[in-house]
Amino acid sequence: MAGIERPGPLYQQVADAIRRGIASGDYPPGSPLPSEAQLIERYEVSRPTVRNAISALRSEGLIEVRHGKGSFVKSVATPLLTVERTITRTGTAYAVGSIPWEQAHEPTGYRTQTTSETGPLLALDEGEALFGTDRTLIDPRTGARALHRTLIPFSTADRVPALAENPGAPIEEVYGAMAEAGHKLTWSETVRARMPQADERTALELPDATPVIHTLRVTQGARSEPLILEELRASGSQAQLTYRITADTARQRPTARS
Amino acid sequence: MAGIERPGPLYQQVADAIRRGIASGDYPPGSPLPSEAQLIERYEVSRPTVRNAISALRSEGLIEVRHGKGSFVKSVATPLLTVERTITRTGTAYAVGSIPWEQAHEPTGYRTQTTSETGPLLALDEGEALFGTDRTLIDPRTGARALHRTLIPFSTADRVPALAENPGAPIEEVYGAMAEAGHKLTWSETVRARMPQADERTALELPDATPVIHTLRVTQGARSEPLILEELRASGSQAQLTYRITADTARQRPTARS
DNA sequence: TATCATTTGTTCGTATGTATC
DNA sequence: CGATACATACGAACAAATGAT
Repeated sequence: MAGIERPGPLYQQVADAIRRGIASGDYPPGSPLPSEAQLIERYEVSRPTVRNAISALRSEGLIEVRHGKGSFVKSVATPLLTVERTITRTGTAYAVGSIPWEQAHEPTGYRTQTTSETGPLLALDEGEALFGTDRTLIDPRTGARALHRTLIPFSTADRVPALAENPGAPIEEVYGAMAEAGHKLTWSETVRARMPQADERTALELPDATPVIHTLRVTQGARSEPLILEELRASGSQAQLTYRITADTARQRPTARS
Repeated sequence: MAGIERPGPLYQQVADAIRRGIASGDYPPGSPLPSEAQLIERYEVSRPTVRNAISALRSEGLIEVRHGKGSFVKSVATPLLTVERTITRTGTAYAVGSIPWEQAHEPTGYRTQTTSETGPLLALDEGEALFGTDRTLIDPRTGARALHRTLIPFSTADRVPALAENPGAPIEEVYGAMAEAGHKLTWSETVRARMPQADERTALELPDATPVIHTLRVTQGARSEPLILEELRASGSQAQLTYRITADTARQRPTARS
């Protein structure tokens, strides 16, 4: 029926036809695709071919398949949650972003050690002792989830009594405690994207073909020495991060030549 | 041979066995997995089952499959390219990041219009005229690619003659031209992650199961009015972005201008 | 250069299990 | 319960890419 005679694998031709149907609005967001049996009839191909085509669309994040129900076009205009990665200060009181997250449950505190990844960021050897606190955050409006982790080295807590007492305090209070202990704080943050691990997929309730956006934030003292490390993981399709950038005046001699 | 009798689908049991082999170091990064024929023999399952297992590992980003050659464990310690999203200023001269990108080819200039996505970011209606410039950037050390786009509204170029003359200039020069025209610049940037479109997959030379990290940077004038828009897209597995954050003292109340 | 064995890719067929309504 | 829909699993054949002969 539909003109499927162009080159390329059969299943890609079927996938192309469905892609066009989605793009043209024949299958609007949220609507079901024809069932496998119907696609077999319509394009006169076998079941494996149809399933291969569906599998391709799935891994592109175009559709979502629900066992026993059918395949559905994903809504492109996903309501995005914007996470402000800015920090404001009033005296020694800090405020982080502007989203009032809810906590899925009480934060989990534990003791752990630096790894090959976290060690260098904290300028510590591997195997140094850390306080860890994990939180599952939920945005009340969209239901979007995020995983937040705070890692506080013992060496940092030693110099800030309030931290040693309560390393699992909300992060604003952690910043405040460090500021009151005389630290002048700056932060540096790295962002990357990757496919989720199995446990992240369940914890963040991620659908198929959705990447995780993963940030590591290092809190630094006056001499740029790392004090604590935070980790935030969220659904790349649901959440976006925002940063404010101001031009640093280059008083140190510029190393870049162009 | 390997104890495969636990519950769950057969192909997942095979995938689990291979996952364990990767985790335990039996299959170190870069090394080939057994061929499909060998996996069929070892686990005594059919070819579709083996292929299903491999497909699962593939979509998790654990392995990479090359036609005619075999399946290979992806190197976990991918050499990451760090893209500094900071800006430094010396007088009216700006420097962006610290990576000396190479250009794959001459930048492509064109005229276009605001869309439903770019319009709001530039505080313009849909359909306003823009200068566009596209670049394909290549990091000479890692070969990692990135796509950069600059969008300059006519209304901005009108007030900065240097921009109207050469809207495709390097972005540092664009900043400099705006500064010399009397604008005091700040930037705000949003980051998100998603699966690539087919054209992005080829342009960025992305392997399977690698997300795209996508940033939108708005250059703002003294009254926070948007002046130009930049877009950067890069491989989420190869590239990571870094930001520096300093605490804003909260004397101004946050402008809810959205 | 051409051929061949190996390995993955595509496509058909068929049967049964499991989730949803 | 039954009808529909997707998930899993087996078997078989040929195509296409790769590397070595």
